[in-house]
Amino acid sequence: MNKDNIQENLVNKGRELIKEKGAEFLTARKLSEASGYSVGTIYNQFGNMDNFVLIQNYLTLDNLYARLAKLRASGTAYQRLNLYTQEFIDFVLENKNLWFLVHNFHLHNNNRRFSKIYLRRVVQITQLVESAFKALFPDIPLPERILSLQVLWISLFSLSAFLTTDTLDSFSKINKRSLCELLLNTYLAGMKVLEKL
Amino acid sequence: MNKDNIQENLVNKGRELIKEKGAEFLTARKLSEASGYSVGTIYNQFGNMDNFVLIQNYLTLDNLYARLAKLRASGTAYQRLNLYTQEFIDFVLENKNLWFLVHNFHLHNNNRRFSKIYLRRVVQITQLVESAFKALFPDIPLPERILSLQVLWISLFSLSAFLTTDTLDSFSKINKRSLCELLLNTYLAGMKVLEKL
DNA sequence: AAAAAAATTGAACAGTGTTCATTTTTATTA
DNA sequence: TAATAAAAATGAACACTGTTCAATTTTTTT
Repeated sequence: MNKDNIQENLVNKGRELIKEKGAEFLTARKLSEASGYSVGTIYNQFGNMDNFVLIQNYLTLDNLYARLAKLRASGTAYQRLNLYTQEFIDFVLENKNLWFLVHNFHLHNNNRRFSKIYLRRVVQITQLVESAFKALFPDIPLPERILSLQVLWISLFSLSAFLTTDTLDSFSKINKRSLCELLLNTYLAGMKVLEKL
Repeated sequence: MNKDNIQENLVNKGRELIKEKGAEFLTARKLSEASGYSVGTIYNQFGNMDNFVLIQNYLTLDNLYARLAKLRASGTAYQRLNLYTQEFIDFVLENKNLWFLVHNFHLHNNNRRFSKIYLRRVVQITQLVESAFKALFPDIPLPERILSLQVLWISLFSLSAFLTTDTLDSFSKINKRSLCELLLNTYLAGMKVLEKL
């Protein structure tokens, strides 16, 4: 066990714990027991648990980007947007616990460093979608197109928080995939109309 | 100080604390100090802190419904949907800390009682919107109309979580009100198109 | 006024994040 | 290689969290 790999070992072990037991299970002591490193070592490596979660979250965003980027050259712009959405849903459903943590981290976090570290990853993903948007809505000027894109992306992103829990199950019988796809396609149809005006 | 009002006093005092200091500040001991009742009394009254938060949250949903219900008879169906949305945003921005708690409660909550208690309030609000939807999209059959309505309402609801924090500020310069209104109107435009197909 | 019932209390328990003097390990020097 | 210096790892201890429940206080009934 190479000593330089402490960070890596802790991150990997922590990721396992989150995936298997849920985000609530990730505490300094449980991570300590599971990894074999002392609580103090965790703090030497990460400063505090918020930073540890931060690392987990941008790893998650990196993984999501990698999945979406594979679809970069698939189909028409319209098909691609649907593929992106489906892949996004699949990713979230396959990684419920990790994605839950992405959404619910800001609870413990006081400072604002949060956004800065996430930003690059979120922007990367946005750029994938923008490329499809450009092809699909050539007549919408860039500033407005960016705006519409951000609204759609933020909507799907915030909606995805509810894909990780069964909170909505008693409210609507709608399938989670259909929910996102209906939002996407209705929104795109609306954009097509508003483009013509 | 009437003894029968312990619950009420605690709920009111707790609500003040949440509004002023934020949801994170609401702990059994802080509520105890602020209210003058002992920690044990809080537990006698509410069983646990989750139930206390539960009460706070359905009060918040009741308040929201009351605000929206006032607009029941205003303008055209289309105007009314925009009014509802604006009022919703106003309410959320005026009650950021309370609304934050509505969204982030499920963290501590293991059982599912949550959904049941909230459900009636959320359905009430949905019915307001459905009434406007019925007038606006007479040609969409009821089952599909309900579906579209739920998708829109869930989207705005989940989006509203980000109105209570500045998480999005570094991602998009878009005004929070514009964000919601653009989502609403693009979505409605899309529905109008899809209605004709 | 005495006895019974009910309500209130807060110290104590197990858990959380976090710190930091002490110990152990590693690297450097003689 | 042995002694010394530097670095890294440790876990008991602190302040906080939700929660419990025997002991106390208050209220009601007799």
